[in-house]
Amino acid sequence: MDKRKHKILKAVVHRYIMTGSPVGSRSLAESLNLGISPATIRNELSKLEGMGYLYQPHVSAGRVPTDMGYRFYVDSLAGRTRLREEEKKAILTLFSNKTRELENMLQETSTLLSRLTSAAALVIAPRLRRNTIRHLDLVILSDELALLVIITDTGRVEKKPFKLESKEEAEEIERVQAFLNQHLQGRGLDELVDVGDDEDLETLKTPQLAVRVIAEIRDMLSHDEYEKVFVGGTVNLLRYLDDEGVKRIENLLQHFEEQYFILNMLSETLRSKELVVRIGDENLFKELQYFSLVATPYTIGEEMVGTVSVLGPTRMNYARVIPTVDFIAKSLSRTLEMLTG
Amino acid sequence: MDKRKHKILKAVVHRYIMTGSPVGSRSLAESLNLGISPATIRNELSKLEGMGYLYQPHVSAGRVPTDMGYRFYVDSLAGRTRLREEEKKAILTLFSNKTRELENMLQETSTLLSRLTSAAALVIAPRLRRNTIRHLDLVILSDELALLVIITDTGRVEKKPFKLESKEEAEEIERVQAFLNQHLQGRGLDELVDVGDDEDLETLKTPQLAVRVIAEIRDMLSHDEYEKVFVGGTVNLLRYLDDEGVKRIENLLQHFEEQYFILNMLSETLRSKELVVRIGDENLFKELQYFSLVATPYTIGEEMVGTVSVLGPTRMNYARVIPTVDFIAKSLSRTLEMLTG
DNA sequence: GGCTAGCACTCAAAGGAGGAGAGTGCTAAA
DNA sequence: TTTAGCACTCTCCTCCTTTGAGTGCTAGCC
Repeated sequence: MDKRKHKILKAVVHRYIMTGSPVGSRSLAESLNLGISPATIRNELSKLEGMGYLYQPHVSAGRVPTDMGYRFYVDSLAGRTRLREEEKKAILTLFSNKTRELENMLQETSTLLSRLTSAAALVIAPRLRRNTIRHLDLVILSDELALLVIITDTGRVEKKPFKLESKEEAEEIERVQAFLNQHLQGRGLDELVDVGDDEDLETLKTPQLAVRVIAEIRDMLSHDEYEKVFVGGTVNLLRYLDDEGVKRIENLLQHFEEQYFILNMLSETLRSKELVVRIGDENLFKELQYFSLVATPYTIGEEMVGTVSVLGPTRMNYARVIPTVDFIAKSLSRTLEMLTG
Repeated sequence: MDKRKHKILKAVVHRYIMTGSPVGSRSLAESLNLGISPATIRNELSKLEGMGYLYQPHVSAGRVPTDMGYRFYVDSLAGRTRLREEEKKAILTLFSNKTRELENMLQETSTLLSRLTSAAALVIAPRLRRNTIRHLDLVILSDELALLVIITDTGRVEKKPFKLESKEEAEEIERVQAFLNQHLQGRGLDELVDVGDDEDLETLKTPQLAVRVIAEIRDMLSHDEYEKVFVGGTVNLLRYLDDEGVKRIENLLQHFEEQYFILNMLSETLRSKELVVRIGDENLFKELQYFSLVATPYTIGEEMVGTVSVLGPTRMNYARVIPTVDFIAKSLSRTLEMLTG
C-alpha cells in the first residue's frame, strides 16, 4: 500500500469516527489538500475497498471502515497520540488523594475513565491471591453460621459465610482465630501454609475447624466472584444507537450483569503485557463483535496485577481513548507502587 | 361510576398491559361477553375518557389508560391477585438456603425479583444503624493510612479508610482496637457510647485516636454510601422501548449510577408500612414520571428494616408484580426473623 | 331511557411515484 | 497517471393515495 493510500484511508476512518456517516470522495478531496481530484480519490477508494479496508453500505453511499480499516488506523496511530492537558490534570488529581483504600480508588478510576471516553469502563482489581493477609476474623452470626473475614494489605476486605458443625466449634472459635492469625498473618494468599501437621494444631479442641477455614480460603481464591470488577458508564453505550443497536446493547448489558462474563471477556487481555486493542470481530466473544475494547494492564513494580479497559462502539475515538487508558493505567501503577512501597 | 364501567375500564387496562397497543371497542365487545354492542361500549369509553381514566393517542385510535386509569385498575386489583405455584417455589427455594449472610441473600433476591417481573429490582439493605457491632478491626495499611472495619451481627462488613496523624498512633493502634471492642461490642450502632470521659481512656497513650474512630463511625452512619442498594435487571427496562423510550431510560440509568439517587427515590416508600404503588406522575421524581414503582417494606419482627421494590414501565403487569413483590418481602421477613430471632 | 345499527368522518400507517442529491464507476483525453 | 465528464444507482425526502381501524353521532328500536 502506497503512502497516498495510507493518507486517504486514515482520513476516511478519522472522518467516519467524527461524523458517523459514510465518507465520500468530494469532501475527502477538500479536506485532504493533496492537490488531487475526487476522481483520483475514487480510484484509490475503490482499491482500498478491494483490499478489504472499506466497504459501502450501498452503491451510491460513501465509504465506511471495516474492522480491518479500523485496525489499520489504530496501528498507524501507534504512539502518536497525545492527551490534552486538562484530561491529564483530571487524572492526576484523582490519584493525588491518598486517603483512600484501593477499592475506592479503583471505583473512581472507572467512573472517571468512562466520563473521559464517553464509553463504558471496566477496571479489574488485583487478583486476590497476590494479596497478603493482614488480619483474619471469625465471627459467629448464629448457631450454625459464622463469617470468615479477611483483610488484606491493600485494604481489601473479603467475607465468606461458613457453616459451623457443632456447638464445640462455636465455643472454640476465638482460639482458632488466634491460631490462624498467628500462622497466616503477613503471608501471601497464594502461599497458604498447610497447617495439617502443625504441632500447635493439637492444642486446639477442634483442629478440623482450622483446617476447614483454610479450605474455605482456598475456595475463595479459586472463585471468580472474588475477583472484583468495577464497571462505570455503561449508559454511555446507549448513546451510539442505530437500528440494530438496541438489541446488541441489550444483549451485552445482560451479560454484564454476570461478573464472570466480564472476567472471561478480559481474560485474554489480562495476560497481555501491553495495551491491547480488540476491534469488532477480533474479539473472541461474539457478544462483542460490534464493539471495540481497549485494555491495558497496570502494575505494582514489575508485576501486572490488574486491567484497565474501555468498551465502546467500533467507531470509538481511538485517538483519544488509547492515550487516556494508557495514562490512567500508568498513573494507577505509579500510585500503587508508592503506596505499597 | 357504575359496575359496567368498572368492568370495561378494567378490561381496557388489562388488554393494554398485555398487548401494548390501544384498545378498540370491537375487540372489547368480543372479549367482554356482556352482550352489549361495540356502539354501547363506545359510549362508555367516551364517558370514561371524559372522567380522565383513558385517552386516545389520536382520534381514530383505540383507548389507552392514563395514570389515573392504571391507578383505578391497581386499586380494583387489591388483594385479588395470586402468585403462580412455580414462582412461589422459586422464591421459597431461594430463601431455604441458609448458609449465606445477609448481603448475599439480598443480592440474589434482587436478581430473582427482576427475573420474575421482567423489570428492574431494587432491594435496600437494613439501615446500618440498626445493626449491632460484632467486631471492630483497625488495620494499618501504610504509614499514614489505616482501615476501620466493622462487622455487624447480620454479617455486614463495612470499611472506611482512616488517616493516622502520627507514628505514635500507629504503634498504639492495637490497644485502641482492644479498647473499642471492649466498649462497643454488642452495642447497637445507633447508641454509640461517648467514651470521651471514660476512665479507661486515660490508660491509652493516644486517647484522641479512639475518639476519632468513634467520630468516623458516626460519620459512616450519616452517609448514604453506607446504605446498600442491590440493583438487578436494569436491562429489562430496555425492552419497553418506544420512540422516546431511549432518552427516558438513558436518563434514568444515568441517575441509577448514583446510589444516593435511588435512596432518595425510595425514601418516601421507606417510611410506608404497606405495599406502595406509585404510577407515573404519582412519583415525586420527574425522572420517574414514565415509570411505575412497586415497593414494600420488609421487617425483622415488628420493625421495618428495608425495602423491596420493582421499577418498570407504567404499563407493567401489576397483577403479577404486586403479589411477587409482596411474597418476596414476606418470605424475606420470615427468613430474617428466623435467622436473627 | 338505554341500546344498537348504520354511516360519515378522521387519522395513522403503509405503499407508491417522483425528484433531489450524493456518490459511484467508467471512459476518453490531457 | 490523472482528471473532467457523464451516465448511472440508490437512498432519502416529500407528496399523494389507499387502506383500515376506530370513532362520534343520529335515528330508530325495545
